[in-house]
Amino acid sequence: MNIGEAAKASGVSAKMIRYYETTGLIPKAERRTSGYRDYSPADVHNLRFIRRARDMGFAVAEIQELLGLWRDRSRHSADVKRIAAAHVEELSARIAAMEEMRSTLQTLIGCCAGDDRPDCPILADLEEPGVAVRPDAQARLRERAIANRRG
Amino acid sequence: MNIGEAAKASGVSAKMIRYYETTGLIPKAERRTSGYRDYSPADVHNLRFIRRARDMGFAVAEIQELLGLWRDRSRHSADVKRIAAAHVEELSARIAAMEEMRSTLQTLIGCCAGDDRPDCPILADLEEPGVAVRPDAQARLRERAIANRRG
DNA sequence: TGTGGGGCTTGCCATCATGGGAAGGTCAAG
DNA sequence: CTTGACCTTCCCATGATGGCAAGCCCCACA
Repeated sequence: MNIGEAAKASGVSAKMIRYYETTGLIPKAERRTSGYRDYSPADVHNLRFIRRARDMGFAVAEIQELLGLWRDRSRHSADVKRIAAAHVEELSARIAAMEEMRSTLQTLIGCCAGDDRPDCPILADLEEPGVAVRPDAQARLRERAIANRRG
Repeated sequence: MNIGEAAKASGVSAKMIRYYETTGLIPKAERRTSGYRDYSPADVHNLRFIRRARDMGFAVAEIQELLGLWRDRSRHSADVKRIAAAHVEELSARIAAMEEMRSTLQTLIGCCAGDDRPDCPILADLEEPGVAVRPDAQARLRERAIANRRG
């Protein structure tokens, strides 16, 4: 199986397959006499695992751990669960950070006329945080931030 | 004012101040005879604007636009609002993607014993999506995904 | 058997924002 | 005058991915 076929079958681009090989995430592929890489169905199986883990946002280093556990038939599921839970924590942290940004911006957008005039609370807040937004808007902002944390 | 003082006063690291200069985001700083960069309070004001915009997740290219509008006293607030709204859209898309990852992972984690035994629905799902999770768990997954979209 | 088009190889560059470090010049306090 | 902290430039690294270029390989069709 050529690298292109393996790419199509696994959903991992040929470029990334080579990259994963150089970084040691996957073993070096067999070569045919032509120099072409040759992939088995088992290799594709591996690549699909990687693809799926990437889709869940795992970093390559974490996938390396997961692959190790996958291959280890005497693994403890607790180890897998720990990795997954840590990743969920990181996702949650990033989500919270972005929700805070979004919430701030939505408040500012709600205060901006969005017309031909130059007055703009968005720019005013960038210039001096908190001054441009009226107190009631700030209250809404705080409430929304709390709601986001609950959601 | 030295670059280090400007960094402390603005919250932008000296490294990043130099970087912003090379990329044209800020004008080239004045130099003293020694070659040291020299910053005015107005420069620090600029840098704080940039810092705040970065904190809201704007990319440097977007900040360039925002700075242009900030300086343009005949700007239309609609232009600022458009940029901010586009950024909110992008934040929302990224948040949704990560919430989906998190939701999937939380479902799998909820199905994993997390003990000494090797059986692990997390690995099983990475190996073959959807097979390891019982139908009721998949239903919970869908509901949670919908709830996330509402949140 | 020749040929053309598509696939493969390696290698280098770019992204985006940020940090690290080295080699060497400057400043200010003691 | 020395010393330590600060500044300068330049280069390198990150992480995952794509793009491009020069050159080789393979297969199908004429």
